[in-house]
Amino acid sequence: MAEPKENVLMEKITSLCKRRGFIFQSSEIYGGIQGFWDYGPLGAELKRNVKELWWSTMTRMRDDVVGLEATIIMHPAIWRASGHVDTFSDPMCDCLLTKKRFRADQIEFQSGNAYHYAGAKDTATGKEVVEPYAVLLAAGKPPESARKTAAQFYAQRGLQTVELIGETVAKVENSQRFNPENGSLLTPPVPFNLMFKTYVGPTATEADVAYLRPETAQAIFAQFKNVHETSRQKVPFGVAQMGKAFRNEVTPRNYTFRSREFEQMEREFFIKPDEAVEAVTAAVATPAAKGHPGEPQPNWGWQLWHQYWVEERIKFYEGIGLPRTTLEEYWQKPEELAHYARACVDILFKFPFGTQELEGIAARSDFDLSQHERCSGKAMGIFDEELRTAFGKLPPQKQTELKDRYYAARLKYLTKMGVSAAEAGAAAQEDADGLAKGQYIPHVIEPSAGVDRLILALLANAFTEVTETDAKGKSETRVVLRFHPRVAPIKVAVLPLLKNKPELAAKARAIFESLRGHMMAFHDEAGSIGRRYARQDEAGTPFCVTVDFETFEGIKDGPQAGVKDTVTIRHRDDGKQERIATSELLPWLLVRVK
RNA sequence: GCGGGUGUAGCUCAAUGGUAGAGCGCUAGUCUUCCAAACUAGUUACGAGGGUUCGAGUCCCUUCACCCGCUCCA
Repeated sequence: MAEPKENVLMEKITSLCKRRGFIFQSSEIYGGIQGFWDYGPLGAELKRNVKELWWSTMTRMRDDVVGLEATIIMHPAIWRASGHVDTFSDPMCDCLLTKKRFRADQIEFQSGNAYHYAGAKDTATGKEVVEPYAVLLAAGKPPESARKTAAQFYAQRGLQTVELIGETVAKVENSQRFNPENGSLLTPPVPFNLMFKTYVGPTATEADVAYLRPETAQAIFAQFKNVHETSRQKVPFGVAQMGKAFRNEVTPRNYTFRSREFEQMEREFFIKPDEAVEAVTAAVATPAAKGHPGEPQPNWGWQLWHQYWVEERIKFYEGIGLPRTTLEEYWQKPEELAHYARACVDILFKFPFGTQELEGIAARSDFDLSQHERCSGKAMGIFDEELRTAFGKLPPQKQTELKDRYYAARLKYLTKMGVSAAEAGAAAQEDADGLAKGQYIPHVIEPSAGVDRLILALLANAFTEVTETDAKGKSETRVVLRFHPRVAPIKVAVLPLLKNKPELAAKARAIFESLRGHMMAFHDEAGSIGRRYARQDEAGTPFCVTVDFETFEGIKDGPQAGVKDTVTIRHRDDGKQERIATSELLPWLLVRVK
């Protein structure tokens, strides 16, 4: 639970973000709109850096991952196949007495006697309330307690001395219509579909309904065949995509953490089913220890690939300045997993408002491609020459064993999806025979991260207050955002020591111009030098370059005395300065910000 | 959506139903040889809409947003 102190910290971060132009409320001049946020100048740079680092790490720097940029609106059948149309809606009920909210499907089943009432009358004023109500009592409980609860209900509707009207009793078995805590009747389940609906084309009828994507991942599955055929990639390989996604959240909360429009960085990494790995390499490697398993090997099954990606993703977060101590891994328990998932790890960040998820890395079996194969009628499997050759060379009993295991897995999936026993059996047999011929539907490991929550994590992690007492004894607290140079919105600020000395100003301007093509640089000559440093600290700029008199007159003291054309570099986190030649400035900066 | 709380300048906070103010910030200028210096001038607000009242930042209603809880997830 969030302590008051932590709320104060969130308020400070929120206020800084607005003051410095990281994050603004969307549509603020019209009163704002719930669950939508804009990035200001510094926020836009920060976000761009984060996305570029992810894209570079997850695709460009890897031989085995390619990119995709799909549309936000796709064929609505995609969301039926993915399950979002059905399962993305959570029917909710409210307790009529206490207003507490329940997920309709998670209420425990109860049995007993339901006491129904048609309404109630105020014996003092004669006022009548006609509104049906009911209370469930466990068998054997005295009816008086039901009447007491009902009286409370009608009292809330403005009656003083309640006389209940039209009591009837009915036996109830396994009902989810009553509050397990007090027996009060609940409101009828109200469905919430979290997908934003829209209409494609001019007519806006039910037939034109489409949805804004609630995740970017499904496009990767839908385009799997095209990407596979055009990218010259072989399984195992991955497809990465970044982009906006939309969820009509019941309650957006915690600043930008849960927004209705947000951005995801998702990657589907397609791997062979374990049976295929075993056929080719004789045995599937088992995880030896916790931690990074090293370079990918041909004998890796889903477990090692999953572990590999968990570690790779944590390495990424560490590389952009989130220390491992600020992160947590949460391995979902078997009973928490979605029915198709074999494992799921959440990478959590310790936010000021609680430890919350940044990214989920799920081993999703072959569920998604199988679903799209079933629903679209298009084959999603791939052919693997190496597998066919290897399978043919296996001893017959090994062949049978692998086919049986693949058959069992396919049968389980098909049965779960409601395919009739006869059809499922035949289809699973076909799949098992296909495996022997080198065909299979790839399995997938899905690291799925939220950009906006990562931005928030970076801001929270970078936020530092420094209290300093000056020579006059006046103490002042200022904010330093200790961003990793790789993500910092402004990499370097170029400052003339004094504004009114033309040679300093011109030189600073020239240095700034020479840097801006390579990185986000900033030029500032207004105010005292200390004030400008402080401004940059608040923006999280890691380096300030200052042009001073020694730039022209030569270094005064020390081993380099007399050397000209140098500048000072001032470090954000400790205020220390070093002096380097202007000719070396660009390479010096580049190695630190890339 | 329900319950509780909060809305005054970019930020932090004032103003008994009677002329909306301060500090910081920001902009311009003077000055200034390294950590929010000084001086001068300027800048900007009652979340929105109704109502009560001679008069509303203040009282009432509606609405919007934010924070906390229920709920949910990237």
